[in-house]
Amino acid sequence: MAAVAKEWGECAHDLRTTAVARTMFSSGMSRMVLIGGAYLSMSWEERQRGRKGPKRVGEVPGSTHALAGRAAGGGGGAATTGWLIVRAQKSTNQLKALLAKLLPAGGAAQGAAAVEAILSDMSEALSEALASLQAGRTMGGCRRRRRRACWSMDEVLQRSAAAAGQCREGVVVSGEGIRADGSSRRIMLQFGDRGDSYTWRKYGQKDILGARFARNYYRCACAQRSGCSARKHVQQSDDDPTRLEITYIGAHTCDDRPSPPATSPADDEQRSTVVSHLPAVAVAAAAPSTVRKLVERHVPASDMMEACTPSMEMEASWLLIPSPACSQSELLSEAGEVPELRPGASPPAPAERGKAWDGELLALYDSVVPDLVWRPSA
DNA sequence: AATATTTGACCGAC
DNA sequence: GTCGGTCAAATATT
Repeated sequence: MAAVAKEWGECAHDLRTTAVARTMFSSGMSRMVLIGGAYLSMSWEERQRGRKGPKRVGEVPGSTHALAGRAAGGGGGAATTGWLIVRAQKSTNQLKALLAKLLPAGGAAQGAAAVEAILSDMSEALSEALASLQAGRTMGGCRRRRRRACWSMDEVLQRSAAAAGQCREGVVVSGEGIRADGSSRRIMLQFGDRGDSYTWRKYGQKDILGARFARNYYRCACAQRSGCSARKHVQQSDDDPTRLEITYIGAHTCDDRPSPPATSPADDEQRSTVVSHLPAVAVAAAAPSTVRKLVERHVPASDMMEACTPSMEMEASWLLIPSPACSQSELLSEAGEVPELRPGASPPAPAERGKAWDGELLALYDSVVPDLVWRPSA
């Protein structure tokens, strides 16, 4: 641990270095460490250019160690994939260094060269995989200066969920709506559609007992004007912060969007809960403006302004927006508004919904949404 | 200045 | 008394 700080020399610059120094991210050219409760990031390139200390890109709020948890194997989706790639890169480099020491310099030169070639290939492939993954996350950077210097990982995650409440561009969200009489209905929104074009306004936030993240409360923006009673609750999943649970309550009675038409008052108080988990690359394609706004809002722009190299830009996006799950969906109450996944097919039995439903989606949207889970409302 | 968000207070259900 | 949901004043953002 201390070696990490030592290796980086100036990493302790301007910070109270403690025994707690943990490598959070390392990709050859750049590295992130956790020292004294602060997430520090710096690239070799920057160091070459004479930068003295690392950039402080986040901090640990109180006892929260969100990223540490993720690094230890928690989390899921694209963020975890990225971390696993980084880990594999690191292991490859370590193996490389180890073999360089173990293999005799002269005698087995040919074998050493072969091993070296294989390892280099592995390393290169991992770098490309990571770059490809990160490219989908690079949605902003180099933006104007922000007022706040640091955001904790939990804050970023929480605000991602909050921002999702306002996300308008469509993504694939699917599930089954639950009617007041207990019957259910399958709903689906297409990736690339505009989803619901309603505008939502946040009216509250509440810490929920036993939940790591607060629940955000939204109502239709035209509620005051038209009396529309539609609401939705957005909450990040404890198990996977990149996953959002969105509960829709009531139906729109406003005509703020052209279609589908407003539902009947009898549909009020319907509830449906969908759980979405979207890879950053899909979200980037689906909601570039929203995500960019999110990045602008949360990435410490003082850092972004002074470190605009591609590597740092990607790293900042990667580190601060682990997977900006951003989704929008609604319970559509009119039959025929959306196509059935399989016309005529009956919905899976409750016990089978989890597996069967996922399978269906994966079959249809494998290249777009790798993970989508339905969960009935409480 | 207008609009949106935040957050402590309040309320009803349990 | 506790908890989730909502209100509304304060604050932040555009």
